[in-house]
Amino acid sequence: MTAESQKGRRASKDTRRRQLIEATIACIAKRGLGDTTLAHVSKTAGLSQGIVNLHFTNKVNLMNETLSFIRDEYEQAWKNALEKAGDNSARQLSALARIDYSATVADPKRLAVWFAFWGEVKSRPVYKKICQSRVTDYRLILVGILNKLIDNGCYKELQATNIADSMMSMADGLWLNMLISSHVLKRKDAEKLMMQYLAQTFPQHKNYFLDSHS
Amino acid sequence: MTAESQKGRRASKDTRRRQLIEATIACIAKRGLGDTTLAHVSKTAGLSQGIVNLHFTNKVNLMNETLSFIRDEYEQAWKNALEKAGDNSARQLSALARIDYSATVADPKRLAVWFAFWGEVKSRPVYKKICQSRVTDYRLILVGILNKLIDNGCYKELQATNIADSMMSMADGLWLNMLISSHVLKRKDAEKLMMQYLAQTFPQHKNYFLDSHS
Amino acid sequence: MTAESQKGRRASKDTRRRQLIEATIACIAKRGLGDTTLAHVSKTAGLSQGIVNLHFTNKVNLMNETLSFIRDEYEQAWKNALEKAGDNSARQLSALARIDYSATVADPKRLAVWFAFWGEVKSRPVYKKICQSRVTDYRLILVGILNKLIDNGCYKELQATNIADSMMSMADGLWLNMLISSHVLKRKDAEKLMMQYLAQTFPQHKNYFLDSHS
Amino acid sequence: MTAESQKGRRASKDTRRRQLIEATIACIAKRGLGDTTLAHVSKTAGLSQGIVNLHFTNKVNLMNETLSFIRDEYEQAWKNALEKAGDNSARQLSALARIDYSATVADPKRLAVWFAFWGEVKSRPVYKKICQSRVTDYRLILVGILNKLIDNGCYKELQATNIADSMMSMADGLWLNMLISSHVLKRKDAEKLMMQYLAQTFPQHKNYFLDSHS
DNA sequence: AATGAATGAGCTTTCATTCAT
DNA sequence: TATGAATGAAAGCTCATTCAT
Repeated sequence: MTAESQKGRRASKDTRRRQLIEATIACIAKRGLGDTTLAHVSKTAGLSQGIVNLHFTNKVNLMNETLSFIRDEYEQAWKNALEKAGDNSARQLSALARIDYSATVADPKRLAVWFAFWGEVKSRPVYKKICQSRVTDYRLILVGILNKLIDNGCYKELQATNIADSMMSMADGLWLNMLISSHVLKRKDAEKLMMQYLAQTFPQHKNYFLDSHS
Repeated sequence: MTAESQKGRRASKDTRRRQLIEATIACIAKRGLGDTTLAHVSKTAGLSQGIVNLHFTNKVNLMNETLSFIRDEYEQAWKNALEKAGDNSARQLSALARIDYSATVADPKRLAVWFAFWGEVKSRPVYKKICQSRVTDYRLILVGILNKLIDNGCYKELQATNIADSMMSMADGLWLNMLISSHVLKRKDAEKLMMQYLAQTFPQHKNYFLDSHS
Repeated sequence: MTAESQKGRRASKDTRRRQLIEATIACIAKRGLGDTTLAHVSKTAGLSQGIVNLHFTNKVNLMNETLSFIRDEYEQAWKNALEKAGDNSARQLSALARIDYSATVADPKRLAVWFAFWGEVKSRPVYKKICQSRVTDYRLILVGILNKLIDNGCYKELQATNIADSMMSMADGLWLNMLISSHVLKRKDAEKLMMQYLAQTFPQHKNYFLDSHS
Repeated sequence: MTAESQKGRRASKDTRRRQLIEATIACIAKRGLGDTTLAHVSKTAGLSQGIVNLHFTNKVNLMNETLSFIRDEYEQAWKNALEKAGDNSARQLSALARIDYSATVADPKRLAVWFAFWGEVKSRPVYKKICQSRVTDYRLILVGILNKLIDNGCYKELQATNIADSMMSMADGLWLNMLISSHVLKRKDAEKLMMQYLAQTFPQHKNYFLDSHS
């Protein structure tokens, strides 16, 4: 048995896990965390009853892995966006902020899943940890960019960490509004509000935020 | 033992309902929506198994009523705060914004309950409706205050509805941060960030937001 | 306190019991034995929750008393009918047979109750006993009448007990048909079938059974 | 252990359903409809708690299927008996009538189950329908046979439908007597009474009913 | 690796019964 | 005598998990 075939097998195993996690996301979005059963998940995945226990041992584990999965997905998204933004700090800030309202990140299903898990954070230390880990790297990078921007421009009175926390809070709150009032606040509206905040905070770089840099 | 005794075989219907709702809030905060059973609720209330069905018919109804209860509580809080603020728009804005970080409103248990229900909003139309109803009145009043402030001051370029949405989003996001990173972001910190946003948005009224008007 | 007032009190107590038994009959007819709860009974009687336990100690007792009540009612009915029939055996037989299809005895609610209890006879010795007691006297009297008729007429080959059992069986079966196919087999139809059986069995007394002696 | 093993983790769906229905019949006969719980049924079947819900979805469905099962069983029985009877109408009538007192049809458990369901007919439309369906075919066939017999013999004055209804009523009533007074009226006694009725109704074919054609 | 019948603990709900008023 | 809030045992049902195939 060659290394190749081994890899093929392992790949197929990963495919199953991925397939089940996607099914889990779909179920949570459709019926909420509390009403998502393993029967629903396996049926959605088009597989058999016991399949989740086979690949994830138990339900708790499946849920943890699902949360980790969307956290990783999110991280991938903003890191990609950042890479494409080049070296300019204002451009980086814009890219980082905008990614939260892109079709893939602000996908209704994803939002529903984030809030489903946030709803249990208080009572589930594991969820709390994973949710915290979502923002640690992000916040570090964001503060770094903000500091550069503050230094380059003449925003001596601003505090990078404060702005970072305000931005991140506003971003999460906009997601909540998109979830609860999806018919009123759409992705583009939310993005505009965020960009207005940045434009107001960094008036010298206004044009980076107000022009349509999709 | 008072006439409004919390225990024993006799109590007014409202007392019992209130008592059970408080127990429900405590349970949701402690173990999450999904792991809150009627046995937990009745035990927490110091009453018997069947008591919830007696007073709320079924679990679904208990949950709806619990959510409605904290929404009413929230409404009461900001309306009270507004009344005390007098006629000055900036003072009103400050009061309205600050109430979200008061000990009673930003009570950890209450926050946990809000997020627990928000987590199910996508899959439960009733929760969605109640959560939406929480902000309709609030937003109307807030926009009114903002418009007055914009007219009085020289903030011609500002749009009241945009600021209202940004404020409300930031507020919710700060709540999430207080929930997830309670050890880092405390009530006072969150309030400070919100006040900074207001000070930055309405620089002429800066002093209304930055001085400590607890 | 006079004997009179004592009697008044006792009478009122009996009224309550009667009222509750009637409510029980109505409930059993409406929802069956299995779905009849004490809450239904007391509500139907327009009284409070605990009233049945007050007057009948417990549910089992209420049911036994209800069954005994309709048995007594039935006994009263055929004894009255017999008394009115006079001394003629054929006339007595006719009266006895016809009473089963009178409006009061073959009342749909009563039929439903009889079958409800018969349905539990196998597993409830008390019901069995009461149901048996319904027919012991009846059968004795019936056999007596039949013997007289056999002696008077020239029915030497007939066996009174056999005819009694056949008659009683047919009567119960007609009740079942009236219960199950109430739209097809009405009281008068059932009565006609029974009378035909008697006319055929006692051809010399045909006219006692076929004329309309309502 | 055969392929159609009654126990163990694997058995065909039909085997399990049949096994559970038999257990249900046994429970109803033993404790009545009202006191038959799913725990009793599954325990009687030697299986686990949730097994009924797995195979019948819910209790109501199990009961409906159980009733349908004994109705089918009954139909099978009289159709078989009829087939064996050959072409002679009197012989057919005798066979059809006698089957009600055969060991398999007039099995005490079966009788108890019939009466248990009849007891709920008034309040359960589904039971009513199934119970009605038990006799529709039967009555048609019976009337057909009676008509032939009436034509062949000289029973011009008889009405086939009347006789059919009388026969069927008497049969059901005899079942009730066997249920309530099992120690007095045995299967053979009941059969004799029914045969006497037929002999009396069709005197020219007397010998078909009175001789012992088991 | 995958299936799905079977399990059984635990949930919501019902309801006969109790008891303070 | 009568009420009805409260109780708690027991019911039906769900569902994560197991395991023979």
